[in-house]
Amino acid sequence: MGERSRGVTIADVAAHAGVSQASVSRVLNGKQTVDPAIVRRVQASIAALGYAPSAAARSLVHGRNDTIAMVVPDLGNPLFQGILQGLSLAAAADGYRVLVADTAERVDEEEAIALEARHRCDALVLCAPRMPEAQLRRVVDRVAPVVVVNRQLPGADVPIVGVDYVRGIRDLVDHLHALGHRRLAYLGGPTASASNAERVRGVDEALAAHPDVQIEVLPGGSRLDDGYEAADTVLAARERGATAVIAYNDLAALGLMTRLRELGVHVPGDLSVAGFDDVPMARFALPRLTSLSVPRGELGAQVWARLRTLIAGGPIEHTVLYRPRLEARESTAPPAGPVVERTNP
Amino acid sequence: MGERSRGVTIADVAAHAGVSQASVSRVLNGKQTVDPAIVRRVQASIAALGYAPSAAARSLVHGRNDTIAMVVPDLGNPLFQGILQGLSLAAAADGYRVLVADTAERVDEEEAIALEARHRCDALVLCAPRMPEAQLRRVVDRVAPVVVVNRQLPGADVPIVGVDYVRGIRDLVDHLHALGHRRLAYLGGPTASASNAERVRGVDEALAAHPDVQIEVLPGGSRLDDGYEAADTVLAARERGATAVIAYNDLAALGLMTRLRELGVHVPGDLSVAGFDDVPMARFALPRLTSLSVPRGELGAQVWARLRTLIAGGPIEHTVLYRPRLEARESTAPPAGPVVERTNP
DNA sequence: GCGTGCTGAGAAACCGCTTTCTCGACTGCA
DNA sequence: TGCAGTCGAGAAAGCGGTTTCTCAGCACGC
Repeated sequence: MGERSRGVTIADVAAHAGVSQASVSRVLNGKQTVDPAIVRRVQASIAALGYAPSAAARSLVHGRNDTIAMVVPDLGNPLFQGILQGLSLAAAADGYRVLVADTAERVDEEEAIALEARHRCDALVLCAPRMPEAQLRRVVDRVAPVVVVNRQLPGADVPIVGVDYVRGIRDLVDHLHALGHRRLAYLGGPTASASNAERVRGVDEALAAHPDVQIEVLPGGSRLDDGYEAADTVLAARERGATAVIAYNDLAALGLMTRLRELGVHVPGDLSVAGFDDVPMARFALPRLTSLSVPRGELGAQVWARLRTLIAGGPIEHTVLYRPRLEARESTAPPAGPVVERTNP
Repeated sequence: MGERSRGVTIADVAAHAGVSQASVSRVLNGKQTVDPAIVRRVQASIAALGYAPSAAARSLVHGRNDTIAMVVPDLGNPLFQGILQGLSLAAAADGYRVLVADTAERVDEEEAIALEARHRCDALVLCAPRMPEAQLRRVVDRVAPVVVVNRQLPGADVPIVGVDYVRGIRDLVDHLHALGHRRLAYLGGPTASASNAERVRGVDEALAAHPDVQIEVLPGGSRLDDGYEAADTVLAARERGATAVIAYNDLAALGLMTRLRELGVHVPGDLSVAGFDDVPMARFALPRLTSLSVPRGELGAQVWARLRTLIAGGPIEHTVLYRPRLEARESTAPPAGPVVERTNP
């Protein structure tokens, strides 16, 4: 690996300074008292020789390499990008670096990639929204210490950090309900995705909480194009009475809004639209997109906090779910036409 | 580090199989002929014991760890995200993993971070748009093998992969000129950024190529907010006669367009706007944003190709600059008012 | 029948560092 | 002055593999 002056070893330094390797090591790690004169000589030799200790040798003897791996299905996803950034910054503060392992959505290789990545690192962060639960449980057992992102694994011995999608959707439905909407559409994400399933659960719970509300679930997707192309589907739902749409995420919502505008459908006049994630662009869309804000960087930092505890031999900390914060903006408004209810008639 | 069954070593396998460590190693690496019976016994023992060789020990003896590091100023930047993804996928195909080191724009720590990252890995990818050239040259010397992204270092012994910003800007100016624009504004990016400097050079060259064109350089930025907040500045330039704006990147352009629409300034009717990078959102903005497409993933793959050659002891390959592809969309159109020139009157 | 040349497996050295072990020297107290 | 107790530095034993070196065993040839 990487010493710029490959070949300069601790033995060279020891020889140059006229002391033993052990003393050089002691000076380097400063965990034992060493004669100040020796310290000076060693430091001088280190500087003179341009010595830098081998990370590999250190890893071997310590049994760790101060590196963790993050397994993601798609680095192009803003959520994972944000988590990675937060994780990377938080871990760096403790001297840890992050290795990325992009599985490129190949669910069948996810396990092997996770195992391999874990094998190079001290711990793992697993983002595997599509992996079957049974498999995930098995993998989690084998790669500990590990933190799982955005999955539910009741009873499993693993810390989980995630977003409370259920709650987010419920809050959003509450918001739309308060605005007067009674017929909604949920434009779903990838069907195999656990976080989409959570959102659907949110839809179900919202339905239970609002007997006067109907929510139609539509096939959608997670990218801009998916939203764009789902416009027809959405408009069909509108024909059936829907006055507001909740998209799987902001990307889909933004794509949808673009197409709607092209088609002359006014948002929120003709249809309210809301997203999820609160990507930076949401604030800059026209109309500004109502969304659920997710603290991506904070999520990453929280993942690191959990992992650090685990690495240090600490307990498996409790699952933490971030409740998305509703950012009500211009893309959602009371439905046009006769308002169903009014507090003060 | 990470064997799931920590403690199982090659010695255990050897003992279990009743052979020497050397034989186990041979079976593992398959680079020498071994008695088939021994091979079977060893493989059985490996399976039985759940043995996995220690990556650290391998690293120590081989002097490499099949990991490269990518140093970036800000993981939030779409360009670096794209490069990272492309790099990560390409490197993975050769069994290499990528470590990320986000310097969080702290230019003064960039060097130390690069050195430290290099020290853990076999090679480095350096994205340091703000680092002073002299320092960059020094760093590059010390961390080889390394590939530099988006910088010019004439005479330096280092492969460079980047975007031809000069050419991109020239092409864009050509496009605007052909549309009839004669007074333009360039809404700049971070002043210390090398890629901004390149764009400015593009502006200069374009001026030289089009004596009838004037381009005003405005202070801007690289994020959505920067563009949004620069609207007044841009409109002032418009008062002075500018009919088109080139933003540092798409984010700034999108932010600007949002604000312009709020202010009732029509794009491209009142003002043409163009960006750089062709982020996915560009196609979904209204109007669709004219931009210069940069193959981010391809850039990452190309970086890996260069690095792989270097790691294998190959030559320092030539600098490769990707010429951005002009994606002329709706946000740029002929200027309103009397057209200055016309081919056929 | 015995020397020569291979083949293949085990013994041991080595990668570069940390850490224990050992021992000499020095301090303090009787 | 002598002996137990400390302290600090060097020697050496790992950490877990790979690779060289060595040598036993065997086929072949004269």
